[in-house]
Amino acid sequence: MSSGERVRAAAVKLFAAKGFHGTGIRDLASEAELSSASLYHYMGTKEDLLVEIMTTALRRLLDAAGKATAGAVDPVARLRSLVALHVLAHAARPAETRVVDNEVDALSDAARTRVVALRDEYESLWAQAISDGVAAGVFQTAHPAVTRLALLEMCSGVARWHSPLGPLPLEDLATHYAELALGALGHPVAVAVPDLRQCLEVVAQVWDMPVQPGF
Amino acid sequence: MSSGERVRAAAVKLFAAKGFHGTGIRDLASEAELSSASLYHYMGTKEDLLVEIMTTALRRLLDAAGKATAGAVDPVARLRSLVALHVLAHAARPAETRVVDNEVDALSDAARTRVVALRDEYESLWAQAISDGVAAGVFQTAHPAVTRLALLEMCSGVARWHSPLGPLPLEDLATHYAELALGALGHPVAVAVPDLRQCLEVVAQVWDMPVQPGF
Amino acid sequence: MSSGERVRAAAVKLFAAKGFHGTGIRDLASEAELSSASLYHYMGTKEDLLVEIMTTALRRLLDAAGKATAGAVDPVARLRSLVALHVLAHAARPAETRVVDNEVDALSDAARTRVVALRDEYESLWAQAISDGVAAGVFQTAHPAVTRLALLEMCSGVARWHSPLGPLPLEDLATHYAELALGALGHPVAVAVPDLRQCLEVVAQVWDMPVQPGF
Amino acid sequence: MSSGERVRAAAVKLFAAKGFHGTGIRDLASEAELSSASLYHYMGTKEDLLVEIMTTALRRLLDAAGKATAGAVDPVARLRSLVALHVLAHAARPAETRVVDNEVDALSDAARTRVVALRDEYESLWAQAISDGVAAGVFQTAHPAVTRLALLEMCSGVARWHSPLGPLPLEDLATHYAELALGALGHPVAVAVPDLRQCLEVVAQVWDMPVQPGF
DNA sequence: TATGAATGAGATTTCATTCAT
DNA sequence: AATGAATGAAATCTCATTCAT
Repeated sequence: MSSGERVRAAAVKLFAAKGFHGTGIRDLASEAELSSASLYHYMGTKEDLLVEIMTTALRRLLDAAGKATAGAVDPVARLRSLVALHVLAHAARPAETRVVDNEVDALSDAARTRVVALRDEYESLWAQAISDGVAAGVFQTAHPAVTRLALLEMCSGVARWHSPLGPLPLEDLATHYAELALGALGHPVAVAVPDLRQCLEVVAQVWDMPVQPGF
Repeated sequence: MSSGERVRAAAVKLFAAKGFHGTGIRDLASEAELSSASLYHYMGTKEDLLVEIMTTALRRLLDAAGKATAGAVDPVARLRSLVALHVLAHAARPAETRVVDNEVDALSDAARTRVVALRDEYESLWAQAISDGVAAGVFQTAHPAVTRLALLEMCSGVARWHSPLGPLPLEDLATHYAELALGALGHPVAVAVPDLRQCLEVVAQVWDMPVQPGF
Repeated sequence: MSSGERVRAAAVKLFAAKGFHGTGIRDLASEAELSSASLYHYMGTKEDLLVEIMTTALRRLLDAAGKATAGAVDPVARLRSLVALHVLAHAARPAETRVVDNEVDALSDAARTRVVALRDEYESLWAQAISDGVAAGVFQTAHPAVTRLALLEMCSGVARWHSPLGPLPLEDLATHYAELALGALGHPVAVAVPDLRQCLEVVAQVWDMPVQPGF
Repeated sequence: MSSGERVRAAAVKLFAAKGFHGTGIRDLASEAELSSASLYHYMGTKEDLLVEIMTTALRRLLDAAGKATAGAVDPVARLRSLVALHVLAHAARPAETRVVDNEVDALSDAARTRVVALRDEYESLWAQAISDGVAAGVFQTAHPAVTRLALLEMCSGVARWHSPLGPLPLEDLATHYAELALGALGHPVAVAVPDLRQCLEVVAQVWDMPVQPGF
């Protein structure tokens, strides 16, 4: 791993573990095994580093969601894919996703505007799937916008507690969350999740991870 | 509001908005309209303030949950109460609850141990309600522990997005979340939520808030 | 001398001796006999300190020039007063005036605009005296604007080399410069400088200095 | 222009514009369109660069003054040449001359000693011309040393305000300053400045500039 | 000739905290 | 109860410089 990569990896790890404001430049330097002056060969300001991490993660999420739902007409299938993707991403990349979810307040106004725009673009895919399902009569929910936020928070929460050492394989985790979400939407439990394999592949591809049994 | 109360209120507000590490002692002082030296008449260290806020909020949550579920045998009713209570608390007191949910990492080891113990005690009430419901055959879930975490994250998320200015009255919000949770647990939608009034009263009492129409 | 005054005095001394960029915050602190953190009780940023020093000095110069020339009709008398005042100020307060003359480039754009406006206001008094003298036929100069700049630079230069330990009393210095200036303007040497005493008093008053024999 | 020349030119420009301490090695590098490491192929330390610039400029001034006054007996002619030369050099090479005039304080003790010695040698030519003129009765001045410093500051000031875009041709500027100086020295205005052409040529030769109409 | 990588020292400024009044 | 004064430690970031390539 090059020095530049080590800097970025250190930032992802530490911002996730201790927060942006809780992570000092010296923490980053020692984690990256560099002097603090040397960090600045590979980054702009500390905030630039944060912005880069957040926008990259959000773009990947968007990219993955686009790939997984492209061409799908069935709202149930789309929502199931979105949930599975989101859960897989948060379980497989908890650090990046925690940074995205927790550090928006640490951004300057200008950067926050850009990041929130990306996040809104991503969430609109969820909103569309839900409203399509409601329109098609396959989802029952009195307050679709509230439900969307509730499901997103539920799925994002995975990054806060999931451990790769836990007993549950990622496939089962994703399947379980898809069932929880469909249950919350008043939809009879899906008997099959035929697109889960595809979701795994999309996540692996977008995040540069090897596709391995059990991930 | 006394100076001491202003200090505490400032801390709750700013820790929620900018995080513990993102909030300086001078920020607290100006928000409390006091000099930074004067703060120290009303607090110990900055961390003491955080610990006090977190333990108070968790004790209130525990207290409320105890009151609302005391004597209830039906696991469905208990879970519904827990969800309603949790959502009401997070919607009505977003600042305190965000601090509890976000700032655990900022605690020293000793303090974190105590706070996490409280949180675990609270979560065990959820675990018990779910496992009782599964045992009683009224809940269907393949992974009760995962489901518990998923529902908790879903409900806690309310504090991250809910605005008191939004169109949805708190009663409806709580009801909606109870339905989402029961749906996720595979339970037919409850036709009545007869204990919601009680939940509102418990929350209002525990958090010293007036019970008013629409809260 | 209070701490705040010591900070300002340290800045004047060091900015004059080593330049703004050549003076570190630690230099200021040790000169003011304070820790570098304590400096910040008495100042904003280092640049704020510079701006305050420059604007104060320029306002005093303007104030003094206004007082010394108020009501004077004769352009020769006015110019003589301006020269004497300028020279006295630069000889008696070399540090402040050197900062004004040398550190304009160190200012940010916003601050420079304000400072230059003050300087221009001051210089316009010189321009007026010269053009009035030319119009009245008592001054001969082919390029009044160039002459003004030449005389100003000549007089400001005093702060760069004059030592209070030198043999020449300030009165004589001022008189000599007035003669140089009038000579350069093609005016027969003035036999009397009846307003010099007044100039001394104005300078002493505006700069809070005791009026003493030989200054 | 070779890289080495670009480095030197960058230093002259930036030291003049922002001061030695206000100019960073990175500023030099980007102005010279080189990496900061590459600078060190063409220079020693940053201070070496400053010393080289200052001594070169002073030697050129000395050289030019020597050439222009060599063999001249008339003190009036000598002083007129010195003034013209000085003004021409400061107007035509404002950057180099500003560095010489402003950055003496930035030098280390050893280097300052050498530079000041050169400056003193140069100024002694002025001192000699003035004292010769006083002895010959063609100059009237009560304090020759003060007058010398006053005239030098007046003439050096040109580099601080003169713009090549201004309306006044360099010849006229130099002539005007010569008249100012002679006026200040109590000498009747010279009707002719027959050596101005020679001064221009000397300056052009010493500073490697094309002699062009209007310079 | 040219530079990317690297750094110890130092820049300015803020940190949480104490204490005499 | 309240604060101005004060500070050691630490914050983020830049400095001039070196060196292997």
